[in-house]
Amino acid sequence: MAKKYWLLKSEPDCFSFTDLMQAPDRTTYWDGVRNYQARNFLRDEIKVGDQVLYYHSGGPSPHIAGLAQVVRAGYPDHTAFVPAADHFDPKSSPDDPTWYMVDIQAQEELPRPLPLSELREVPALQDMVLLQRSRLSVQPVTADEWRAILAQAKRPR
DNA sequence: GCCAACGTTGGC
DNA sequence: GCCAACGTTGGC
Repeated sequence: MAKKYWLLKSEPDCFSFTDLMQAPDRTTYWDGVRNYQARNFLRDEIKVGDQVLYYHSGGPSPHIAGLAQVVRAGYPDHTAFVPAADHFDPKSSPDDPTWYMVDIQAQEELPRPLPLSELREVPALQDMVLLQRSRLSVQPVTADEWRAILAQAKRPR
């Protein structure tokens, strides 16, 4: 299976790319996804070695902050089993988990953060899921889009 | 803070 | 199974 590309959204106040860089082994589990389409990607399609764009949503200038890779493929999101947890879901149980997560490891910051407003100006990205007003927190990215984003980040502005 | 987009819930 | 109401996301 060829390596695939994904975009993961996080609110930087919640868990930023810097937080990930400073985490033990620069790795965290990506918990809390409670959307079925995103769950399906996490459970079925995201594999070890896949590449990840780390996107900061919210704030005055939402942007892609850095690059990460998948270091563990989909497994049950245990935070759904904990009544006191933010994303507790009584429908999900260890015997029949509803929600899944993956582990990601930070690789590097982009040479500069790429704001959403700039991504909208790149012709190669016009069909990117992120730019279609998508609320999905886990989105597929094509190889062409990945290349265009890295190229854009290397270009000074 | 507003509001559009969109997913989920629940009555019928 | 339809669809209105409601809640959430997230850009602006």
